[in-house]
Amino acid sequence: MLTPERHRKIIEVLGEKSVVTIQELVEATASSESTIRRDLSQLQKEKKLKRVHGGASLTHQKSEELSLFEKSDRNAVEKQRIAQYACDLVENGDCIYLDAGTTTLKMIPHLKDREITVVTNAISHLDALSEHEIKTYLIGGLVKSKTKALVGSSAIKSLSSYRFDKVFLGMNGIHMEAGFTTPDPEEAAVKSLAISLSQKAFILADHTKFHETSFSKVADLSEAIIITNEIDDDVIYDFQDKTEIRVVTP
Amino acid sequence: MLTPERHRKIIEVLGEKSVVTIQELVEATASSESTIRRDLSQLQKEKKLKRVHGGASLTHQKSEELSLFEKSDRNAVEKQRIAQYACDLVENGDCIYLDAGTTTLKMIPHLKDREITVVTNAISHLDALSEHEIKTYLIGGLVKSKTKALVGSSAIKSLSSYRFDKVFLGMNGIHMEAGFTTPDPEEAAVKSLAISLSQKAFILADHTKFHETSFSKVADLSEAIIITNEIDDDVIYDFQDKTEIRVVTP
DNA sequence: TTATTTTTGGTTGTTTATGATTGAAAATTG
DNA sequence: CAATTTTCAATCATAAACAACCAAAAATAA
Repeated sequence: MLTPERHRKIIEVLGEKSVVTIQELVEATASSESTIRRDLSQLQKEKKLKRVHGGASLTHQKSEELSLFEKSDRNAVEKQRIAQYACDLVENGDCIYLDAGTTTLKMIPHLKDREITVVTNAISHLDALSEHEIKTYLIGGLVKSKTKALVGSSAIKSLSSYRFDKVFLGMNGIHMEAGFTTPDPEEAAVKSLAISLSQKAFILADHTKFHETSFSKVADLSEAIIITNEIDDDVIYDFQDKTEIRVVTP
Repeated sequence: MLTPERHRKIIEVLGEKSVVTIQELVEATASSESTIRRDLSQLQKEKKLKRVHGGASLTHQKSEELSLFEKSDRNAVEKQRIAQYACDLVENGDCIYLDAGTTTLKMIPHLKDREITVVTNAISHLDALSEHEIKTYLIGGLVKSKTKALVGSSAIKSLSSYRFDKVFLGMNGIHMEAGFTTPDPEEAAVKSLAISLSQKAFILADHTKFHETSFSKVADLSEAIIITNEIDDDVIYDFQDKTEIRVVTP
């Protein structure tokens, strides 16, 4: 295993778990303890992580590279399952909308060789989409430099000329009264419109998003179907009158 | 296997995998270890990749270079000058359209800290634009997977809701009778519309583009001002009744 | 054709990365 | 607190990867 490969792996594991022992890394990379120690020293010098006794932890002032890894793979396994399930819902001939977000990104590899058309507002999804030869329309709009998503009135206008069979959206908060919410009002407006343009809407959200509320309301619970991973029975009970929840079993 | 072919292959493999061992490249190209080592050294000098012990890894600013790999540096110096000149035409408060292409890409660093708004159809320009903190709107449309440009009827529709002070376009052919031409009809349609939506249109083209014609007509010579580098006097004389040519002096 | 340059693949000794070992330092336990 | 275990940095031998060199082959020029 080459050095940069190992370093990438270390950062990745760290992104999932926030803290990691040397032993775990030894197993994950199939290299020796000495090598891992050396790697950690170096990565620490590069400010990519902080060494702690017995392993390493995320540095809290996140360099942009780190934050990317960090976000992209927190709860990666759950998100992967959710994404897989969502893809099974897509049928040949469908026109679907893919929202920006890490979970929807994970859907793309599973969509290869399907006769579908994808519309998205996520510039970050384009590489994966073109790699898997999926016919893709990007909506227009203002480029939000931080998240590389398209927003604003021109995005709304651009989006509104499409109609979808299914839309798949990430979401930050799912709450009994507040409904679906997300931090950015502009992104919320885009999500909201996407839902109303589609026959069916699916919210991809791991269990951490329940009972949370964020700043901007996207839609009522009744407007979309939630796809999530393991979840308490009483949560299901609470929500079941308001919306449909599909739980992805491991 | 020829050298440029091998280099292309190496970059290609690297694009897929991010890291690659020398052994893998030896197999992929059916050449010897020595040759691969030489290739890697050279490609590293060209900043196309980073050598690591045992192989090579992507240089961190990969995306921009990768797709434009072959074209990227032909007549780079001339294009740089042309781009610089074009930027001097931009005034504070302008709304400008930047076409996809290597020359327009080189304009972006010079636009930093100007109070302007950029509209573009070039996904490949976005990284540079956001890096230099330029307010950017992307038009919508079908993603042309090869060039990562936005085309098609939805791109036309999306573009037509903007108006520009100035547009800057690359062009493949400039010809007395045929006017401005470019290979792809869909891209031609976008370019053509951009010109008609703007107060002033500028074509950025080095001297090799004169007297050439390509498949699709974009506009008549009279519809735009040409910015080019050194050029024969008689060419200027030939064209001067039809259009305005500004020659960038070294 | 022959002469010359460039490119290639193998060989050399040298450098680098790795994994094991050690005693020191830190954490954990009683 | 001391005793014990774990983790650590430093060192070392080894195996892998390396640059430098050379001769053969291929491409180019004369």
